Amino acid sequence: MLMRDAVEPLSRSRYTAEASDWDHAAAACYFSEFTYKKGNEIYGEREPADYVYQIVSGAVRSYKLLPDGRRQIGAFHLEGDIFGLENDRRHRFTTEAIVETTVKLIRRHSLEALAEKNAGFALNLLTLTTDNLRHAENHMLLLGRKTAAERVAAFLLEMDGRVATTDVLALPMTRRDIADYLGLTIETVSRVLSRLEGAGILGFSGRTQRQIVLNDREQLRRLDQPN
Amino acid sequence: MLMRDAVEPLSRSRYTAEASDWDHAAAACYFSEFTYKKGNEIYGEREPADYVYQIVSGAVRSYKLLPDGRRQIGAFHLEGDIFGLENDRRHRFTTEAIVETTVKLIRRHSLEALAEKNAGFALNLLTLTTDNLRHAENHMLLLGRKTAAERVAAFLLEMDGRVATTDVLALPMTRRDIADYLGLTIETVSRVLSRLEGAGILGFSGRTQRQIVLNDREQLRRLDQPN
DNA sequence: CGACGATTTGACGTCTATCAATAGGTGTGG
DNA sequence: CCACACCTATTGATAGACGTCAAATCGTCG
Repeated sequence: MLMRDAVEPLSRSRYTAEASDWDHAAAACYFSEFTYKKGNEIYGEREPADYVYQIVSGAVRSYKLLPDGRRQIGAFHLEGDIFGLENDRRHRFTTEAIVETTVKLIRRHSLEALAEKNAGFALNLLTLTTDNLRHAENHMLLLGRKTAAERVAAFLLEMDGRVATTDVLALPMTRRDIADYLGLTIETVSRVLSRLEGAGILGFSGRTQRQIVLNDREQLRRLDQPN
Repeated sequence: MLMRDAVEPLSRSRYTAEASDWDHAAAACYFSEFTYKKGNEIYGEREPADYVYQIVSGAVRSYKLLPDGRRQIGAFHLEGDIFGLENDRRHRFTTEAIVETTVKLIRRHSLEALAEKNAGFALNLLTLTTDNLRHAENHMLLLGRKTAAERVAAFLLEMDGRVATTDVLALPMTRRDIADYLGLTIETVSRVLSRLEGAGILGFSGRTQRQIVLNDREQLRRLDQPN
């Protein structure tokens, strides 16, 4: 992995609430910025986890592969998200930029040093990890027990809550990414979306199929959490 | 949830390596022991997470339910395992004793106090959470992308590594538990096990179907990680 | 001993995957 | 700016893996 060594001027930021003193901490650390082109790998599974990343702009997928190429995306990371924090010598996922993506890099070493001296900061790292764990736990339920329609509905609602939303949901990822996140195929994802469109629950905006208008979030919620 | 308030005499223990100073820490905390009968709930999802648990003997399942009753077991906890640590006001799973199970209880409050004063201990909590996260991440891959045979093979290998093993793998859980852990039905689990038995890869010991002899772990590994 | 739960096994059904064809979008190079 | 290649997405036909329904066996426990 390449990275530039230009030091960024420090800047206040308005990222996740949990990371309230994150910026404060990061300010005390050496960090730089780097931009990845669409499709480029940020780090690979089992590579040394020397850096932690925070997305300035763009989107990232993190995934595992089986030897025969089947892929499971564990999470999407969007603007403001922190990823790559492993509390482990090596990364457990491969991550790639879904679109052109700029990240801030923080030396893992710096965080650890801070955590050892500052118990409050260590708890902060714990909170980040707990957030990831909660997400993974919910996703296990989705992958193990939900139907295709329920998965897609859950995905749309998740993204609706996370993407800086005007009135259209602008998805950065392809149908393949969505399918590999939901444990489905692209065809199934496409079919479910078409049916939802047919039912008037959502509509497509513009000529691309990645701009989605959610007309009936209540119905989506009912789909996601069946009785 | 009921619990006795009898204070246990402190005792050295030989539990997980990650928890090396766990016992040390626990010794500094108020804690007691309690025994749950087979099938009894230890805590429910969304209940206040006031205690953390360590299994002295027995086995526990922790799961989520969908409103219509579909169940996803996120993890099994065996002797020595610590569970119920949420870093969160409320539990995110329901847990039940699979067989008669004795646990040590530690007040969450005690751990937090310790973590605030002692950065090393906070990192220790982080390690526990990271272990859970790693497991959940691997399980997402299993649930999202593996076939029934691969899931069962992975399950057997996981338990083989975790159950205090003589030469037979004595499973505490039912086929239903296994199925709900693997995102399958009991019938599918049963069929896969039968096929593995037919292929000579495993055998059943005694009259119960929960004592399994793994004759060919290498083959199981190939099943789990296909080329 | 009898009832109930756990497990296995078979027959059949269905949801999602696979295979395949088409169309649309994007980017590149002449 | 158009032609071409390639990627993305949709849609239909078909297949297959796993689920559902059902019955029988076996073990456990009151």
